Amino acid sequence: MNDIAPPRPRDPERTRASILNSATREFGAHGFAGGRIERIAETAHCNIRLLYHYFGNKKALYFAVLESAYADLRAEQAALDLDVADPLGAVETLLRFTFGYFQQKPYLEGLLQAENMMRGKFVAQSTRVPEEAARLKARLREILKAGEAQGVIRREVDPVQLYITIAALSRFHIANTYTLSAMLDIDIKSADWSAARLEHSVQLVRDWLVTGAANPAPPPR
Amino acid sequence: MNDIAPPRPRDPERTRASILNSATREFGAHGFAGGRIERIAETAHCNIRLLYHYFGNKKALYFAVLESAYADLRAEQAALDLDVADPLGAVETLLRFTFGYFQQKPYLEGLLQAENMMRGKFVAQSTRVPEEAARLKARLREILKAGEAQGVIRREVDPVQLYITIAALSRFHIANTYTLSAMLDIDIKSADWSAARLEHSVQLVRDWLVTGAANPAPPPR
Amino acid sequence: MNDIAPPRPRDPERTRASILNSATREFGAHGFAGGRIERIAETAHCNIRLLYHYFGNKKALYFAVLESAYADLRAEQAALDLDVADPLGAVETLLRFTFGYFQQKPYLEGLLQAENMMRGKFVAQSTRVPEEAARLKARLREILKAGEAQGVIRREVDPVQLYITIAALSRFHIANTYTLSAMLDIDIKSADWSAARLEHSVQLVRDWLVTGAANPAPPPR
Amino acid sequence: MNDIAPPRPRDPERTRASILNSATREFGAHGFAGGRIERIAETAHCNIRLLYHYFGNKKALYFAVLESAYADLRAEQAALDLDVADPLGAVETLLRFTFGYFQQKPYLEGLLQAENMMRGKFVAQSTRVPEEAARLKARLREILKAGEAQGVIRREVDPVQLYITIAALSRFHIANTYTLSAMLDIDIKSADWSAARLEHSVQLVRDWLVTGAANPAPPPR
DNA sequence: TATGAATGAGAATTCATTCAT
DNA sequence: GATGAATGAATTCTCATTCAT
Repeated sequence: MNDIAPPRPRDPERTRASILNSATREFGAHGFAGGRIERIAETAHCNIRLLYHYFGNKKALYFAVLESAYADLRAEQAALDLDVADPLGAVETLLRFTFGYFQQKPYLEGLLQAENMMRGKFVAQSTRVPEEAARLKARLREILKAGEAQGVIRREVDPVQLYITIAALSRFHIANTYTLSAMLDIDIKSADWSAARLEHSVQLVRDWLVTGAANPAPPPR
Repeated sequence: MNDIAPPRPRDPERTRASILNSATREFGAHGFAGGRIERIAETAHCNIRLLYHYFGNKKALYFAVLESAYADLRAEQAALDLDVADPLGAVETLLRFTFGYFQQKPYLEGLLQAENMMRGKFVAQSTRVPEEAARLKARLREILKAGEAQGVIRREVDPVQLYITIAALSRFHIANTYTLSAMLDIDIKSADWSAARLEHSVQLVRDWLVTGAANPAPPPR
Repeated sequence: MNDIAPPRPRDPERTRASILNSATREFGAHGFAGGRIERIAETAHCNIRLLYHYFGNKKALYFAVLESAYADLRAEQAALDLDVADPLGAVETLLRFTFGYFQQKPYLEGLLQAENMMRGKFVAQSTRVPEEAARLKARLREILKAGEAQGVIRREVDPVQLYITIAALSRFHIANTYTLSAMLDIDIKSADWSAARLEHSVQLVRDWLVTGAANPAPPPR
Repeated sequence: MNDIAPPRPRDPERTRASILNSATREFGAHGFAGGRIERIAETAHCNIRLLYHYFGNKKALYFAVLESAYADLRAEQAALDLDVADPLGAVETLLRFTFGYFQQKPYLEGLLQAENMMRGKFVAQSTRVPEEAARLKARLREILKAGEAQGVIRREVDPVQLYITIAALSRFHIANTYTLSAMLDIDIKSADWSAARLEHSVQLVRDWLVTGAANPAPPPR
């Protein structure tokens, strides 16, 4: 569903996009060191040489991939309606979105792992990434404050801890699909298991946020 | 703290252990594809050739590394005193242990990521890994049942979800040290931040377990 | 005489042929295990890497060499005029051709020895080689039958035995050039010796074929 | 039948013999370059180091192997009863012996091929090999002369050609077992095929020797 | 813009051999 | 005499990258 059609000759835009797409999957699946330029070119149905023509070299291509992945995440996140008026709902929305986003694009988790394995070389250079994160952090803070004021969320919740927890609950099982599946004899990739995991995560976060709140909402249903 | 002294000549046991130790760090830090045989030999203060003498080839060495890493984790986990009489305490013990274990051996997280990037080739072959996981799963189930019976833990908690959540809270920030640090402007490696993260995780899990319990214990302190 | 000129740059066909030619000689002279990739590249005046570019790896190159050697032999053999009307002459033609062919391309014998040392890994996979042999066997059978009918060739000659004998007489001294030369104090490589050996072989085969024939031709001369 | 039992510890003679035996088979099967020291030690049930202790290095071991192989052949050949009184019978005896000897020890053919692939390095150094060959050549000459005198063998037969032909008929199919078997769809290793080949060879040589003799013996049976 | 040919640097691996006991 | 540990020198092979058209 996410595929980009093989480029028609002499359509530079499409060629570029196709390479980027292939590279995203390749680096996501095998990391930077394990990623193969040749495989990327093949998957993108283009000549290796062309890849160099557009992106210069392997690392630059990798950077372009990360740039574009972050940009996409950023755009979709910005489009979320995180309503301060409904703080618990807003947090749940963010969790459901994050969970779904990484489920839809499993290579993305691999990409972020690759970036960490490279000790964050790319993020360290980026200015937009921390900017955008700061914006989200601020938004979360507002939401938590509003919840606290309404008495529906406990006091003194650290938005950073909340954010990391949301990410952890959304992404950890994707990063560890194979080891967890083998160890625990479950099928993490199945829709059923995913759905159950999501509900567990939502419940976990809500129960924690609500515990000790001044004026907790009645439990759903 | 975990270092093994450079092998004195003619001490095969120590040589072997030293190679394994170096390899663990190398693969943990750079993954399988990024791991360099030469670097491992250097760090282990031994000849590249010796490494082949003991382990045969790169993949076999990698397998030996995983085997030994799992064995170590298994051994320490088995030594835990998870007391059914204190269900909430037992869960907290497991969480604190897991959190601490991965914090102490940061290369371990890298190793597990590498294994997932290789689509679980090793775990898929192992019989001991799933066996040991099944044992822990069963233990968790007992604990949860006891907690339910005592009225201190909510009903129908899935031990698998609990286990994955514990792992996620213990490990996600380690896997994502660099990206999270850069994005959120925090120092994940610092002892302070770690301690705060651990307390957050403990609270999160406990609040969720307790919510809706028949006869909840009074909050601590 | 069989050399292929060093490839001009950017002439892939010639480059490929040059590599194949060098490899033929190298494997013929040193066998598979003793054959050196580096030497092949040198002789072919090209980069080692290029050799991998065209042929993939050492074994694949070796297979390509055998394939081409057999193809060449096959082509020349097929061009022979083995006339059923003159059965004794036809057999002699085949013998003279085989003898000459292996004399002209001494590396070929080495190649076949290498293949036998590898227990016929290549031939076992080929379909064309046995097909072509079957064709030649059938042709020989016709010739022998015709000779029998004309009364110039003895009865019940097995074409397979005849074929192996022809090969043995044509090739054995080439395979054993060095040991025989040293032992018997002769110069097998000299044109004179070769010529004498050929005449001996022709006589041997003819005398045997004729012995006991119904209506033997008068001896030559 | 030719195996030497694994050496009991501290029986140097047996150890040496066992190594030599293993080496003979190894070099016979894989050539010099393809022969593996490690495999030899394994097969001989001894330590690699020991092999060096006894033989010095790979090439020296190879030379020892050839020396011993030639010595054995020489000894058995010398024991033959080549009776001048029955020239045709003597030639047949030599042929049958040679054929049988190489059939019994198939690795021997491989050894001689290896020696030729090394351009006869060993034979070139040996004095005993050509001496012994000269003796056999002289004997053959006597036999042929006697046959000529009796009128049962044609005139002017070159003993060297005869000797090479005998060797070729005895050994060629062994050197080329795999290629011939695959090409011609026969089982060269089977006892039946071998027997047939031997009879063919005997007939071939006799018919040729007899052709044109002054006073040929009546054909057998 | 596009491409097949060519290459240098480096990585894994093999193999015979020596060291130390 | 016997042995396991250790090593240097190739050798095959991989991979990103540049050349020439």
